Amino acid sequence: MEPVRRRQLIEATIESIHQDGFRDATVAKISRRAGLSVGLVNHYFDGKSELLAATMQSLAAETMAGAEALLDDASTPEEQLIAIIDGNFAPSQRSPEAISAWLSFYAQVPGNQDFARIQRQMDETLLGLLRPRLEKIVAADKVDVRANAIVALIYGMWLRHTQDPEGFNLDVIHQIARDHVADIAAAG
Amino acid sequence: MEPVRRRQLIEATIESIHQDGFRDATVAKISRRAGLSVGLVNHYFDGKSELLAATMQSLAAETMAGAEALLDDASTPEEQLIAIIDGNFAPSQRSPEAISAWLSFYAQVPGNQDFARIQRQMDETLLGLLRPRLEKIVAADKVDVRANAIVALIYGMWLRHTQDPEGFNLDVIHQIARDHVADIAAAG
Amino acid sequence: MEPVRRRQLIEATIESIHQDGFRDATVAKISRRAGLSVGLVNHYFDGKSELLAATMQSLAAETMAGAEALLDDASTPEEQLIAIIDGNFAPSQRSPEAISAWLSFYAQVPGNQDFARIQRQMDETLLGLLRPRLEKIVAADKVDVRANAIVALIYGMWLRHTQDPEGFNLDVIHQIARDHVADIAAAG
Amino acid sequence: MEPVRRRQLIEATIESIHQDGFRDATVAKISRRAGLSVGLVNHYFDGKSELLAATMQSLAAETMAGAEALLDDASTPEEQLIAIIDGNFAPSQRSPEAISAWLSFYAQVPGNQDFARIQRQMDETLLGLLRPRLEKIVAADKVDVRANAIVALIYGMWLRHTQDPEGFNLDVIHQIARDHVADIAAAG
DNA sequence: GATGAATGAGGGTTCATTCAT
DNA sequence: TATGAATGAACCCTCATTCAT
Repeated sequence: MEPVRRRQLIEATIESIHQDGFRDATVAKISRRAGLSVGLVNHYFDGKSELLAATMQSLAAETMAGAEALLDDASTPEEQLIAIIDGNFAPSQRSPEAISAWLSFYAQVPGNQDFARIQRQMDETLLGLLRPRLEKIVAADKVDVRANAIVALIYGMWLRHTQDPEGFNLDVIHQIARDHVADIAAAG
Repeated sequence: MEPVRRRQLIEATIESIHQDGFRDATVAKISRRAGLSVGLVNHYFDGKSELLAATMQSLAAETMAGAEALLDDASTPEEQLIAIIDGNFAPSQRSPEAISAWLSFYAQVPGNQDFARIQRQMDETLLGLLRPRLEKIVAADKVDVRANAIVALIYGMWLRHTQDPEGFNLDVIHQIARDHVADIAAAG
Repeated sequence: MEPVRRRQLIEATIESIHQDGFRDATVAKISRRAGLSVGLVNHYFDGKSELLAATMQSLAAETMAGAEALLDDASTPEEQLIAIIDGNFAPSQRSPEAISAWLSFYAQVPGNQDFARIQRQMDETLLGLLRPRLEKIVAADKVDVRANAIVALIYGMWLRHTQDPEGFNLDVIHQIARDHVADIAAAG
Repeated sequence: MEPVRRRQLIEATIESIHQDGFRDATVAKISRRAGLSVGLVNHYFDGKSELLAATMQSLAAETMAGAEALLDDASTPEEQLIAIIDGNFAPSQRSPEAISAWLSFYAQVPGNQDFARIQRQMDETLLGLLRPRLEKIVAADKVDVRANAIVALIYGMWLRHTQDPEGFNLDVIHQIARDHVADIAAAG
């Protein structure tokens, strides 16, 4: 029962944060949305804090899954880099709700050790995916700064996509990704 | 008296958000930090919400001032673009507190009309600064997507800079900005 | 099965009150300590209140057993009175846990009819043990007040013993008991 | 304003504990009884725990005041000892509510450092009042045990008085006190 | 203009109790 | 007989807001 309930509550948390904002995502709203009672939250998650941390962890895992999912179809380093970027926005893996919730967590990072740790993990995982591909198309001493730039670009596109999902849509994102990778490859 | 008090409270709000986080920036803490009584907040700002909106507005204005400030010393379009990016992180205009606070506001955007409006204004202003310079170095049909990419890159670097001010410092930011602009110019 | 389960739960309740205090002796903790499920508490004891009442009743019975246990070895009225007092603290009958738990119940007496009734029973039983022996060594019109004084002394020593088991130990208690009985006998 | 409010809330706490018991003396009930809002409790007392500690402290101070109050009219050591005992029950100083509340605190002592400290203070103060008088009427090596016995007797009479204010009334208490002191003096 | 004492709705959390299994 | 997942009322506490001074 436990895995099911935990998943239910995490899903409800993501939706609630997207809908009401981080501040107004109360335990009562989350549990009601999950169709469960408030008591269950503390039964399965040792408090709201742990539920939030578990939710962020889950989002991180999903993001990484999304980033890796498109790698199989890509053969050249350039295509792989584009796939990693696109994967961060793949609808199958990353719903707009998820991205929106993620940003809320990001804003709490400075004052929350748990969130900061999870975020660092995700940064590292993403950098770890990017570096091997960059090594094949840019100079060795450029790999790090290029990787960091791509991570920043991804995060920035999350922000823009969250705020304006229509205007800053997946097409725009894909085009920016393609251009950016092409530029990098050209510069070497 | 009014402009002075409003400024005092806005400054205190920025510091408080940076120090305690958005959630824990209470009216009591903010007014104490400003050296004023809690009653004053509601006297000069129709409630906490308006104080927060005014604070975000102020941050937006400062950011734009920072982005424009370095333009004077730059002559070529490339240098101007780099200056605009760097300006978003210029310590004289954008304190770490300000960037940190800004992010907190950004996280509230999806569920807050006031914040969303201010954010859109800032996006437009930033795009308005970038487009004229891009028109001189890239193809006409590429201007928009390039501008949007730069905005995303700036926001993403805010995120990274907030989370890791030491590792992702102003030097890294400047290098990424230079590389990115050089790439764009080369691609045309 | 019933008597076994009830005894298990009563023992666990006493230990839990001693360990965690009356307030924090929750049904969950008690049942876990007893190695049983929470549902059993309500199965065998119509709710927590009844479990507590049964526990207090059990403590009262044990105390009386302790007070009587030492009577066999005592021959003179004085020795018997001392034995009754000592019996209230005899480790074999009255564990420190039991005394500690008893006090917690006593504190609830003013607002709890069930507890008050059990307490009155114990007072009467104790007085009933003391009076026959006092009749042999003090004037008839003094028996009652002397008996009440001894009961008060016993209860007071419980308090002191609970708070400071090291300093106010069984030796001190025995000495006070001996002196007190000797005084009474001397006064006549 | 602060001293007034604190006193109001302490009085209401004593009444509430007497009326509803320690467990059911909620912040809501206490503040309602005091004619104040719940927020005020946390404004003036940094939480319920501190309110309870302050209440116990207040009760301790009153008890000591009561014990000393009757000393002025007593001249001989015997009379002074009786006055000290009686003072613990003087209606002007120690209401039945106060004694009842005190017992509730006593029951919490084993699991509460703050309460334990206050209780130890009171024990010491009481012993400090008793010893000088006992030194004049009993052998030097008997002073300590006699003092401890009287303290236990007082506490025990509190218990009995709380449970049965009618039967175990001030007259009975006074008679027990007189007898006990007379016995001690006679034994020397 | 300025204060801060006072309010009370709403937050997270605990826990006795129920009930389907 | 026995379980423990599930419930929700009630707890303590926080904090934006009001208002008499």
